[in-house]
Amino acid sequence: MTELEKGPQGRRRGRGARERILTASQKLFRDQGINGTGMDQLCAAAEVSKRTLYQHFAGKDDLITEHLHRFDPDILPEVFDRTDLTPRERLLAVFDVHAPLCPFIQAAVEISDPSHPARTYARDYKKAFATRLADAAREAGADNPDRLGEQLALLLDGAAARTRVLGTDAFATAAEIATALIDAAIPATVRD
Amino acid sequence: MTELEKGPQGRRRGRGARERILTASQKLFRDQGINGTGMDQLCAAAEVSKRTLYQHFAGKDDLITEHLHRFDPDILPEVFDRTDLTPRERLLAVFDVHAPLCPFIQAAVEISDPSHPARTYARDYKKAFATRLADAAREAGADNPDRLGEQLALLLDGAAARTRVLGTDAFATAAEIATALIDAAIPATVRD
DNA sequence: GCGTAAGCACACTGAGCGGTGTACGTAGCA
DNA sequence: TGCTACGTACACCGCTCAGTGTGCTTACGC
Repeated sequence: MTELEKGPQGRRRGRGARERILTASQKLFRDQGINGTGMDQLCAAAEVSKRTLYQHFAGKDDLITEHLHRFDPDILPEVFDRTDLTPRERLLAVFDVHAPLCPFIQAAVEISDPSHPARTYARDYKKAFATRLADAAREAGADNPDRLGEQLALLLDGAAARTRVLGTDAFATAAEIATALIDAAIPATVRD
Repeated sequence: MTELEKGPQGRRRGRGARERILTASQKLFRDQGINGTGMDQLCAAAEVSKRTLYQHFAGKDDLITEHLHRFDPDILPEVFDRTDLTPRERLLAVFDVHAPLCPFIQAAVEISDPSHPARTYARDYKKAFATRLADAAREAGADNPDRLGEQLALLLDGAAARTRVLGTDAFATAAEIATALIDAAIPATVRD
């Protein structure tokens, strides 16, 4: 029986376990929560044996942290590196690229220990994101770009939290406010 | 041994168990999370026997829901019923009365099942709160008060979420944006 | 072709969880 | 004084969880 890659129901999926684990954790952590997802269930979803999982990750805490690191390349550059948009459009485009529940907020709420590596990383990421927004705001010619960056970051977090609680998308409202703030912060003479 | 009310370390605190349980749950759920707080620990903190707890609450789910209900009288009227403030001031005063981590957002994140009573209640509460804000906005003479209410609600949720993640208060930033939105929505002629 | 590294299967442990059963103590009211 | 409602003490159950031990199988590089 040499057949590998048996597909969904048959076990024995073979190499690339780490990737499958992180992919599965993205879905499960989002849908069921971090604490609500057991390692057994995660192994089943990733079609990976438990032993393999613990050879790739020191423990669940480690997995959570790596899980968060994963959003790094996904979210940050996707918008900010787009050269086909004007700086102002770039600031607004961020509101279209959103996760239904921001994984960093989720981690911050689900993990009570503030010194947990995942909490630390979430904090650093959020700061870095606000800085990126501020850079884009500066590029767009906003006066007080740091303030605008912080404001837009708050709007994004608000939309994520509110979407979670209400069950309906709140990013449109956030984008509306963002537009008003951006237009107020960018002098008409600089606007492109 | 007739001594009741022995104090912190001695057991046997006597009547008023329900109240003590809910008070303890407010602190523990906030500090350690809902899932991170065990019933045994909660009983110890409330100085209540486990048996008593389960005579007051059908189970942890019930306790969580009652825990949320508790914020009803605390948060909702405190600001909206103040007659010493102008309608505009009332809208802004909401940003001063904030919990470090909004318990409704916390419940929505920690409980994955969207049909859980606590989730339902959290959703209803958030809607009611936005409606209250809209009413106040209407009273203040805002055009499109429903929109302003929703916007302010989003700002509050954003500040709560961001405060949790960053560990530093974000309500000042939210209030700043709120001021701008309010002043833009209320015609100068109506302003008091 | 063979060694090695990666992965698999599965049983298992110890701890903590939510929740219960039982018997006892005590305060307040009639 | 004696009944009743509220609270206590503590052992206990079944379950789930994170994590481990052991032995086997498979794919890939030399």
